[in-house]
Amino acid sequence: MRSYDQYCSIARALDVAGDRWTLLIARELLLQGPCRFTDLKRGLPGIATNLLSTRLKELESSGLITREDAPPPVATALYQLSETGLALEPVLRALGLWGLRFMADERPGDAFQAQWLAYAPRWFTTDADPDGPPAVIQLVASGESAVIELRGGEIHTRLGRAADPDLVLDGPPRAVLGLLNGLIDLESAGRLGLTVDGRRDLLSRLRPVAQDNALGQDEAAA
Amino acid sequence: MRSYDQYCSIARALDVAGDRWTLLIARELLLQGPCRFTDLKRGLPGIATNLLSTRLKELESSGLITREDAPPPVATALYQLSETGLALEPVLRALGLWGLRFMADERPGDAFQAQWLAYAPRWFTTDADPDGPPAVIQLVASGESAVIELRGGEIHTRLGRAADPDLVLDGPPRAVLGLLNGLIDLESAGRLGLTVDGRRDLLSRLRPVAQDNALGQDEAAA
DNA sequence: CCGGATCCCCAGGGATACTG
DNA sequence: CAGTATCCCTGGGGATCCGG
Repeated sequence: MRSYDQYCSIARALDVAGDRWTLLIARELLLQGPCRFTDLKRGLPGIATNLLSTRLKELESSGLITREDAPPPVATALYQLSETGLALEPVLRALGLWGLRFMADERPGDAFQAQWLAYAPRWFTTDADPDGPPAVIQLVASGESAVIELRGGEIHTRLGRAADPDLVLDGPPRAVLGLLNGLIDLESAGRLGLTVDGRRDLLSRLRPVAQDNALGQDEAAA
Repeated sequence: MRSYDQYCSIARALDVAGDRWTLLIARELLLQGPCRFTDLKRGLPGIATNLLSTRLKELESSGLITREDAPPPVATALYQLSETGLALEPVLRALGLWGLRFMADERPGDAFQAQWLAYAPRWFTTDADPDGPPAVIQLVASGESAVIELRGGEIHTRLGRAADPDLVLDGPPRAVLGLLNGLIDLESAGRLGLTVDGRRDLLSRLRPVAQDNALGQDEAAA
């Protein structure tokens, strides 16, 4: 990306990470850990291979990722975030929190993946009853599945299926994530095709983080 | 910007705000408040007028800013952030914090403005002695000046000059901001041309916020 | 099949001139 | 002052091709 040529840390951040696809590559590496080229390609539906290749080189040369040749059994290059790249997590979280407000509109063609199902509750909800008993919630959306584990006041998520979940939410992504993120209520989610199976009371434990000014304490003085 | 077509809040955020210049327009409106076209142009050195015009229309139509015809005395349109636009503040803060690490390299051609001098200490430093007496620090860099006011554990900044500052920092932007942000120490800042006048002890009250990941070693690879 | 490289085409961005 | 209009060029999208 052409530099903005401004001595401002926001502008310099965008000089490095403002290119198209760059932050999404960081998202995938952050959510998935070290990835092969093909893993990244799969996690970034719509990216052209040449562009992914270009970006990876740029990211490596600007120090956000490292490329290493994996040990013999794999025999393929692995890309992973450097310290600098990992430090983008707060940026991705802030961006993702802000972007929640746009998750309500339907866009039929959108791709969807399990890791995007998993990060949302981990980053954008808290356990309203941190001293409550451990619980397991199974999420299923568009064939992708993830598991939320409530334990010790912390929210963990992982991909895949749980053996014996306390609660199962199944439906289109908009219904599942819309409900979890507080964009829609249970009734609306039902109308969008959500099925809820098990201990519904657990839903009240997942509290969406305040969206107004979750990170910033702005006076709203304007 | 062409949509990423991914049902992920980060991708949707970038669909709306990921275009070139968009976040910098938000930065200016956030730092300066309501702006006329020319104010924005001045705050965004390097932007082409057609592009600014295009972006403003896009931002208005996506609900991030509002355009209103100012009252008679001014007789010109004012652009300002909507609630949605204001909510970008945490994103800009996170981005700016991350971008600090790139402020050390010199780039002689970079533009510089007073409002970028002001936001850095406000966002990225804390008062290490919150119960200490009020103090006023004058910053001057590249002809741009801003004032830091320490009071009640809070850090306020404003543009311009203070009548009787307790401390004056003057030098190239890289020296002033590098010192404040903890990128360089006082001695290095002096070598870069910083002059310090007044109560140097106040410097220890300005504590750069923790850069959670990787403030440590620059790889210095480049 | 994986990990890209090459090619072509078009949309988006940059610079500047011009107008209400 | 507040934009439009124009021209040019780069960068991104899409498909295909190639070496391992």
